[in-house]
Amino acid sequence: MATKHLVWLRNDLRLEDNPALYLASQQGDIRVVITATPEQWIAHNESPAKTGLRAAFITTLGHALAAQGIPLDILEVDTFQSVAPALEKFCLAEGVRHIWFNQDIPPHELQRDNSVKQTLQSHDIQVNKLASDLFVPQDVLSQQGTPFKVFTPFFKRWSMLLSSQEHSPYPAPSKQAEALNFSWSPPSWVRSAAPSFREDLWPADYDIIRQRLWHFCHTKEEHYDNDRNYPIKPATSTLSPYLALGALGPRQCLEAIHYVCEQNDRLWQESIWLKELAWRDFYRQLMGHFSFLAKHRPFKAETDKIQWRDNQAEFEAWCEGRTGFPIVDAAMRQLNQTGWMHNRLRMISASFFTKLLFADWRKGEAYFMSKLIDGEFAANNGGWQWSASTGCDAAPYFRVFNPTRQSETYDKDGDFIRRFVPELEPLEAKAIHNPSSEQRARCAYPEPIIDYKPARAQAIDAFSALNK
DNA sequence: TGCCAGTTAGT
DNA sequence: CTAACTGGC
Repeated sequence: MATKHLVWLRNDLRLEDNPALYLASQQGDIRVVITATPEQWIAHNESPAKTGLRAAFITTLGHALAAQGIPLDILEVDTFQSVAPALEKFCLAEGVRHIWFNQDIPPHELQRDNSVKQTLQSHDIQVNKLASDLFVPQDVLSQQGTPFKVFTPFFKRWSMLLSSQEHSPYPAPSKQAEALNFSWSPPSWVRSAAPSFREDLWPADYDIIRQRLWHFCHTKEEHYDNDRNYPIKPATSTLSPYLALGALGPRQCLEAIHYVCEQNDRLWQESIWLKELAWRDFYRQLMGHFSFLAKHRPFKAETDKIQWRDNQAEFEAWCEGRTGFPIVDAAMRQLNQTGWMHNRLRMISASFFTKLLFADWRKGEAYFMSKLIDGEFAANNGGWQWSASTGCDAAPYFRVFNPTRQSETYDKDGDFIRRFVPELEPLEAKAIHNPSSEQRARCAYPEPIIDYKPARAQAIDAFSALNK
């Protein structure tokens, strides 16, 4: 007999804390489908590292589902446009009567889902769209019923709502039949992404994710407020790639925060790591309310009048980590080599790009996206617009990071620089943040590509001219 | 989730 | 001379 309930997974490649998967499994036997859209991912500038991790999780997920007796099918298509017809064909061939999936926010994803909904409903297939995030954008609104544009009031409301609701993770679906075999021979998009994906750093393994989450919450979460700013310290959760693909769910994170805060007699609402989850939601709700953000437009329209300098040679030096500013180069090399960059460094690198190179933030945003294993459109766009002072609740335009000062403050001993800019290894801490010309020559390290002081002044002038 | 120049007070 | 503090960008 055909399985009538189909669960369609997208950016929620997990068994636990998955409303669509769990609720469907309560209705009867299920099967699961994933639609692979490699051309769409390329069009969205998804990094090969993220695509590689995605592929690895498809395999992991397939085995985990098979162990529960749940079959997984992977429909290979090209773009989002081909998804509705592919699912239509599949559902009709397999006698599917109900489809279940979790809501996505960005406009293209929404379009895809609406088209699937329409197509399947025309065959009387019941469409169940669930919310798998903590909130949908319409949940967290100001007293006036309008979206928050400033983080702090958003956070107050967000955590207040969290306090008044139950947020336990949904359990994984229970075993529905004898274990199945799962095998999937990697198509070409998987093979081409594989070389850029550091599986040693980002294993596609649900047990390791759980260990990372609980180890982080038990040993580091309490010190996160102080330690997270120092890129040399292993102080951050390193869970972002898993959150981006939905291999880890937000309720699983909340559960761990609740538990350790209770153990330590701390209020979970005061967890600083919790705030990071809120930042992620903040940017996602902005994207949901202001879809023009997905069209390369700044939140503050007037900032589109700025004439960015956009020097190609400077752009390439930044991408390749040879700007002559050691902390910036270390940051960019970390990104290029590992697919990930520490958040303090993302701010330093983006501030350098937008304010000192005075390059169009959209080019930097795109480059980050093309390399980040944890790249998410909303958070990446939000972060870049924050740095460029074009976003809502962005850094004020006169806030320009001095890369050398930041380096001295957050990489005092220069150990992070030495790790990723090995040619500077011989230099003492005192010299490494801004080596002399002789030292640069001796280490075969480039001179700074820009002069900090005038570059800073020019950026501030260009922004202040907007207000006149 | 700044930086800097100018000022003052303490050595 | 340095640390601490301030206002303005």
